[in-house]
Amino acid sequence: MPPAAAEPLTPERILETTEEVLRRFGPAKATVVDVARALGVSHGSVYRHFPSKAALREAVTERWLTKSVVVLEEIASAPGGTAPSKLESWLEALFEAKRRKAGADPELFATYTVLLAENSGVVDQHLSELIDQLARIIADGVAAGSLAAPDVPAAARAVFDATGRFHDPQYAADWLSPTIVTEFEAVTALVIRGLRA
Amino acid sequence: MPPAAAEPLTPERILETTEEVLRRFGPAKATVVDVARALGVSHGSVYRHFPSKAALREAVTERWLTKSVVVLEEIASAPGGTAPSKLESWLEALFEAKRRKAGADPELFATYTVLLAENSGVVDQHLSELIDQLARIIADGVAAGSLAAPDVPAAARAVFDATGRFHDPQYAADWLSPTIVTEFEAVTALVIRGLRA
DNA sequence: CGAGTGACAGATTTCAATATCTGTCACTCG
DNA sequence: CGAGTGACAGATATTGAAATCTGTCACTCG
Repeated sequence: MPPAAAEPLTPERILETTEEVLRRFGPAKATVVDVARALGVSHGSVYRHFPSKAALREAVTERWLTKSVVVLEEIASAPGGTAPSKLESWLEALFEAKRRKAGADPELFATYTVLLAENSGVVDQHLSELIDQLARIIADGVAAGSLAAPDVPAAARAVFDATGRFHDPQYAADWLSPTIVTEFEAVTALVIRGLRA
Repeated sequence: MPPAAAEPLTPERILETTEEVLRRFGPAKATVVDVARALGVSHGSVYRHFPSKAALREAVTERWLTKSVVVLEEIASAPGGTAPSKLESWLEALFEAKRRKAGADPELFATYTVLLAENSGVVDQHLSELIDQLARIIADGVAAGSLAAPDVPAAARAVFDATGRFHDPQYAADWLSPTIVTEFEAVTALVIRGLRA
């Protein structure tokens, strides 16, 4: 830890340090006292900004998920391209982002997997956003006549569910398999074919 | 335990008793000593028939999985019906069987979930069998002209992967949701539509 | 003989004591 | 005032000694 003394104690700074502590000690051993120590303050001060350890961990989780939505949002809202190819790009971007994170730093990924499991509320909201992006792509396709879906939100949900093996962190271990990309492509192709007009 | 004394000690009897002990004590507390006690023999005798505790638990797992394949096998091999409707029945039978088991006795289901996790080899073989049944249904459909699939085994695998949320025990908690059946139908419809000629 | 035994060594689990952590609050001090 | 403190009670986690379990094997006995 560099200086870190003169700065004012903001929620933002606490969140950054909490991430750092989680990264270093893992989800089981990271304590509020550790965070306070890393910040050079007493743990009572941390409780001025966050009502509980659970709330602090939830905020870290939310922050992390928010970052990961941005890239996908860009694909979903991009102007050109047909709906089927957009769908494919979006699903591939989701899969590749997860796979890269899981492969690059498995321990950190495991840490976040634990955080996700203990904050299902935040996760549910995040999943809604993702499914919403899918729904927008599908709705565009229906409007342009390239896709057919009697119930767009249900179709979006179905696409998301059907590709779960390639984005649900519970399957992270499978993402190391050499055949996983082939399997991803097969499922994606099947699903997109099922949506075509 | 009724008499249980005069009978000869067979692998079959050991497996039955192991199931019983697992049901009563759960996967964490069930010991080989417990099994031997329930059988009225010394634990050394159990080791005459199974080389290790792991092998014993694996055999129980295999036995359980074998039972669950039979029903589906019947659907897959039934003579009449079109491939798409057979596919739908098969997927529904798989889902409903799992859902019923998970709902009827959650603790026992959790016990088997633990056993499955520690015997991935046996599970992989079981999954291959299931995917094989799917492949046979799809191959029939392709032959009859009702389905289209350039690579039948890959398609079978894709169907299985896409419906994971409705058969993978990791999702058992979701099966209690009131919307799960609707979601299952949406994914099934999407997948079958994707396979239609 | 050969199915079954039970004592044994080393590995694993349990349990209770001890230490650490969470969350609160009356307090300090700029 | 009001951001930050640190001592405190109750909850949770850690630790190490004792108990139990796994797997082996020389032995018994029908």
